[in-house]
Amino acid sequence: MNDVVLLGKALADPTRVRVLAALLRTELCVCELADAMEMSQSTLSTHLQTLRQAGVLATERRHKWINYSIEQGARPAIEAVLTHYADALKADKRGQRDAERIVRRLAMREDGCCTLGFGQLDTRETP
Amino acid sequence: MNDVVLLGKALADPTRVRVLAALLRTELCVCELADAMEMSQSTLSTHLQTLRQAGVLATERRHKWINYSIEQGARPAIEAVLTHYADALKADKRGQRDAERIVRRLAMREDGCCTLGFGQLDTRETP
DNA sequence: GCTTCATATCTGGATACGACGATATGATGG
DNA sequence: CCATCATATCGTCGTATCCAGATATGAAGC
Repeated sequence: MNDVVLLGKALADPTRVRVLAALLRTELCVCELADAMEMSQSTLSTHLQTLRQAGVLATERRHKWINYSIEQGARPAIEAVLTHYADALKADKRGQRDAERIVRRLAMREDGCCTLGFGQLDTRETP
Repeated sequence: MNDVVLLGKALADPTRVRVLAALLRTELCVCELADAMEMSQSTLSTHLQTLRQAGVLATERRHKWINYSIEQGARPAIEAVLTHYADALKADKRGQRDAERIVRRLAMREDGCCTLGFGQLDTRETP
């Protein structure tokens, strides 16, 4: 019962749905999400905590960043819901913009994370 | 996107989850739900409107009562979520009590609906 | 140890939500 | 028509949620 309500709350906010849609495709850190969605880091962080406490997100530290991803156990339920509304989601402009920005962001990962990663030579995957 | 959020809001409140769990088993009218869940009729009615506007409930007038049921199109998504948490739902005491009271209530349908249906000879199914 | 940077938490103000009594609506049946 | 009964809506009040700026935590790297 309570688990269902938590999943419901996870899905009951457009920002969180955008986060889940993005993380279904690839895991991301907070600043990448905040940047792609053009919202403050604190707002995104709070939403991510909500989702984590709802049991739908997992975290893993990777070098300086904390990557968020869909918790494996919750993936079936989330995919079931989101694919059920796949058409509506594909048609959503915010989701499209998110996806574009995320792709651009991922292409820059070798230069570091976040907006001021000039000249940092360390790559994302090799600490 | 918005559809997902509406489904989320539908699931984001324990009262509404109880309603959905009950309606997955059998369609019911407002007063039966209010009685089974021991909440005021106005509260239940409001939740049912929320669920209806989220596109997950259908209504059908039957004699003097309005029966609420799961909208066919939304049934797969709802069943997917609720069966995913079937164990937690079965263990929930409120859900159990709801089910018991509903069964008792349904057995009384021939005597009419609601708490003061003494002596009404009309049955529920044959107006 | 001291910076730096990514993330988390606190703060406050605006908005939304949940419960319920009181009241309105609208179909039913005499 | 008028009364009755099931359901819907309104008004209110307390609580929860959302957002973003300010601040705190805590790992990384010199």
